[in-house]
Amino acid sequence: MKTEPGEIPHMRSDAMRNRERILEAAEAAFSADGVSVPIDTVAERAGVGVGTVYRHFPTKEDLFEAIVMTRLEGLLALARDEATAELPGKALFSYLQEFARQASAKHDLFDAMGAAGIDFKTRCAEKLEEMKARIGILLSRAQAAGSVRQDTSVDELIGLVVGSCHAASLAGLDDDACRRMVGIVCDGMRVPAATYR
Amino acid sequence: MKTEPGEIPHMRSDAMRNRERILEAAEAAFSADGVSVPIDTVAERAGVGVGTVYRHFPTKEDLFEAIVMTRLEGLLALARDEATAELPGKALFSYLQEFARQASAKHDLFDAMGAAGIDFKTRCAEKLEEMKARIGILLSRAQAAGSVRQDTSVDELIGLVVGSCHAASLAGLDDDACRRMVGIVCDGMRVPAATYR
DNA sequence: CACTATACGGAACGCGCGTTCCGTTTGTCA
DNA sequence: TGACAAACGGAACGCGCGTTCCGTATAGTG
Repeated sequence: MKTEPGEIPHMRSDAMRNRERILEAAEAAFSADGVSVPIDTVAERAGVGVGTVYRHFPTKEDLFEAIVMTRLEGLLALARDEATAELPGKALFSYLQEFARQASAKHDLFDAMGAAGIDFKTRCAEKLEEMKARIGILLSRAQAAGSVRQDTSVDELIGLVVGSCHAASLAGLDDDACRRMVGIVCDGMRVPAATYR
Repeated sequence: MKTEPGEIPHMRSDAMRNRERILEAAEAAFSADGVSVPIDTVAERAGVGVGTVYRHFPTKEDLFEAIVMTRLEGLLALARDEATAELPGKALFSYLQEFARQASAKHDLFDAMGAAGIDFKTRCAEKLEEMKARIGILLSRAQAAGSVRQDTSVDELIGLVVGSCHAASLAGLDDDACRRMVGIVCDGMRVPAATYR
């Protein structure tokens, strides 16, 4: 194909196919093992050479972004929905549960949330900020409704949920355990104070 | 020194001094940055060559062990003490708080507890098992006293505390936040069930 | 002081992994 | 079908880090 100047260049058919395959392979690999999977593995799963991966995604981080962005989008959409729920407390808690469910199924989410030491968040930063803001809204509403304690910040809440689920998956606990753990966090959020007995 | 056969060989004075220095440097480095610090860094901090480090500790894991073992010892001793406290609920909660305090100050503890993906636990395994057993006792006593919910396992409880603190330190939250987070977990443990409101 | 077992320092090696390079293949259009 | 830009594959490179090796220094002894 001769590309006329000013014309938008079209992607070759095999290129499109490979791009798709790479995304699928990366999705699967990142879900299963987190961001630490070597690019070689992704390439192999996609039935493609490493060079090809790097032509489509110049950096491992770019590939990671492509995968995680859609995940974050989904969670953001859900957060927006929950923000208008009638029962703010219930909204917050069921959102956290859904968040935990997705995070324990897709290991890369942990890495995105900064649970691993890796600094992949660089370009996901704004999405993460929005995420935090959205959860902040859910939290504030629940607090305003008197459903949860006032002395907790978004960062702490996120840390509780993400950290616990991360630990759970590392310890080999199942989704059910994960749900119970988040349930404990939610219950703890409800209590205003407490005295030992 | 001529070493007579059967006689226990004595360590040379400079060797002893270096061993001590290496332990101190490793202690500091591991506390600050976790197990991921390169051996070269430890060697440099100790004012010693890498070769020297490896003569004293044939493997990075050996060095890690030497540091973490003492930490675990301390926590185990505390767990044994708390096991005879009059108020089992209070005992469990204050133990968890102390645990969290130490873990957030000494990053290597996270790695030891398996919070990082690294499999350093190999030889710490038995200590960790004992740890789990000890916390299990505290939990059982608190449950028997009716102070905490019945539907939680030791693994889940440990995951909640360790995971949360790990996330907190990665997110740059301070010790106070960490303490509040563990407080939420403890409060959540007290609640038998809960209905949304 | 001389002598040697012991210990030391740090260059070098192996390996995993991200990334690059380049010779070869292939899709597309005339 | 011929020609060429586009895309491919995978060997090779660089780097970080754990580990090893060996020539040099030194503590301890007689």
